[in-house]
Amino acid sequence: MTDTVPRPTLEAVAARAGVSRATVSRVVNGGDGVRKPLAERVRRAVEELGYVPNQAARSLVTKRHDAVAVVIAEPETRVFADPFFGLQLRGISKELTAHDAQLVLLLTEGRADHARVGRYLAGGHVDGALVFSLHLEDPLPELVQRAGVPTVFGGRPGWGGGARSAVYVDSDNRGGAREAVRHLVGLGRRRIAHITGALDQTSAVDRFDGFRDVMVDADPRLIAEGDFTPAGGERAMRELLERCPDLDAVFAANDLTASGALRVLRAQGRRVPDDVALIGFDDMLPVAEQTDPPLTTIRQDIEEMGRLMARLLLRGLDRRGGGPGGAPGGGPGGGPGVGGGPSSVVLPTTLVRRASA
Amino acid sequence: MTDTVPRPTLEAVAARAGVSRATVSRVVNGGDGVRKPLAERVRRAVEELGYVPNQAARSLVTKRHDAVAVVIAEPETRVFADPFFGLQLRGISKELTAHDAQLVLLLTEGRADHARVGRYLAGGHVDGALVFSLHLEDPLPELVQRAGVPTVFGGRPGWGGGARSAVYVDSDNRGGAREAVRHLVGLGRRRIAHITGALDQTSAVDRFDGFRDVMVDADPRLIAEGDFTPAGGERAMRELLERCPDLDAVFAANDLTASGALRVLRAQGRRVPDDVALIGFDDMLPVAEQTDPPLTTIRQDIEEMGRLMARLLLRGLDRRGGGPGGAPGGGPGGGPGVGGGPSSVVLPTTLVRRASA
DNA sequence: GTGAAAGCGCTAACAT
DNA sequence: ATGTTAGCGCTTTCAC
Repeated sequence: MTDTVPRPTLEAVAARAGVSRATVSRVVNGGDGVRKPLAERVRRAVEELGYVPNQAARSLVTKRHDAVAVVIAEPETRVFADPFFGLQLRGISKELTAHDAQLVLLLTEGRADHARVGRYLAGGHVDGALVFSLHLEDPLPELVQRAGVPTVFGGRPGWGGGARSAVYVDSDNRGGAREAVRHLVGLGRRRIAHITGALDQTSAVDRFDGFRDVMVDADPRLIAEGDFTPAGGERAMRELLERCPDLDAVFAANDLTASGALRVLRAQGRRVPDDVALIGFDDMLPVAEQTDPPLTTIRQDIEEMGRLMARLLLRGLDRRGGGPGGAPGGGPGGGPGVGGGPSSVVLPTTLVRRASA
Repeated sequence: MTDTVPRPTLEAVAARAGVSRATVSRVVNGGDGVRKPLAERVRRAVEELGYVPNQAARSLVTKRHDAVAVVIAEPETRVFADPFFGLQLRGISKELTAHDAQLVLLLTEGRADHARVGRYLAGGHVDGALVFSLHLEDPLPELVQRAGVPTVFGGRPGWGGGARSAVYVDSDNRGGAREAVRHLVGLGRRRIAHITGALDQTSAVDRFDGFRDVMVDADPRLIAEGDFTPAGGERAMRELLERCPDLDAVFAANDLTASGALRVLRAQGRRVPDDVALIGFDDMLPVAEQTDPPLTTIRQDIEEMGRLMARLLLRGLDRRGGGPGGAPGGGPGGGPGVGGGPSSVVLPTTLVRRASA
């Protein structure tokens, strides 16, 4: 792991331009307070030498890194089974790029990696962190807060840690679920079932809550627990059909679940949407568009979520300016929310009508 | 973007342990050449102070960064429409983590970002790069080689740049395609069609080649150009059916394409696999398992590809030891292959039989 | 407006 | 085996 070739230093550029290192530094960093012609000469020297600042040296003195960690904690294989994180990453990347910040990706496989992540974050390698921790009992939020790194969460974190005051960006899972169920109601359905997601994740809980908001006293037998997978959807659908053969609609916690449910419905001879209307969540294209019939579902703008997370974090970092901020003890935040900074954002969802409901 | 809290330095640890900075440094970096009791005292001090080495300071002198860039170049939205990159990232991440290296993710959206990536890589921020550049005319490979950064490519790069000698990891697209087609032949099919992928990508070309290896003088009307998307698959399938109503099998360049083709086949009343056998490529689970019938397809071990890419790169980095390596001019490599280092690897594929063929 | 000089925190010779 | 010392390349007072 070595550098390949001695690259030109500030010194070299200075020599070539016939100025001091300080002047070159000024030009390179915005160029204010340097007279036009001089600045021009410096810029030319930079160009000719192919000079690129050494970030390590710079960080050493500025204590900034222009880097943000993205922590994706998901022991399950599910993580990359869907395009979710990819889109999110893309949104994040776009925003960070626009601010000249690098994206350091930290993937964790179970608790074993938590210590490593904690050490890294506490090690001051990055200016902030974007953390995806979707499980209720995840120790990560607390760990991150202890590390004293400004953080924005992706998805409402569970309350396991000191996360109560955490800044997060989430889709309006509850509102979206309400819209889904209302849509079914509007279709004239009355025996509306719900297949939940994995209930140790806030998104599943929130969608379930949304369902109950509309179906205030739903028959408890119309609720079956799923796990966000097609297999879970199948299992739950079979249960439901057995318990309540008269059901006429299903709200599945996500599209994958819906696809599993759909298979069972068809296998049991129920026509969709004629006999049973089916609605999913996520608008995960490769699934929602490919099923037969295509899924009516609730769309969330994943990429925008990512972009927003990054924007929130960067804004928070900016406003803490030069002073030592942070809340190493996990005080009232540690997040960029400290001192009237940005607070959480919940993005709207939209109903996408296809053929299944 | 500031550090949050003044963290303890080597100096502080040294003071607390009553030794010199050098000794602490030795202990922190492996601890050889330090007597047990002393080392123990140092370790305790480190522990008590919660000391974490400042990577910037360390990089400044060692010129190592323990960081690897992962460049994903894909203007198309397709990138994250499938789990491909996610799995790859995961494999990479595991391997890098095992070597205490960080993963810096660089996503590019079209040519505009190329300059940025080139600057970053040339800037010596990372020890090496893993680059996904799947398009034939992509300028990225050449750019990377010019940057003089040791690089391993994901997927056989096009020959547009100085990439001819590049080290890469790829699936055996050609061999897999042969296996797919042979499977169809083994089923007794004779009028076997092929829907290609986007032919500006090496994977599509290689799969097409594999098809031709088996169907040596295939009726050219049995070939239709697709683009790796379901829509492309639909279009191509309609073409094929029109040109050759007698076809009895289709090898689609990937599962997404196959899913599109499948829809058209069903819409036109062809039973799968009875009338037309259909085989895909990738074994992209959310698609291959959800179609009706589920897709027979060719599986590639994506995660392993990622892991291998990282391993190859790290091995190459190790062997170049302390000396200035690299090939800034794009000499015989610039990749870790320099000097008898690792060379490219092509991973085997396997046939996964489901119901469609 | 520009230059000189002092470090940032660390490692790696070199002494001892 | 341990300590001393000289920078790594940069930013940033502080003089001029």
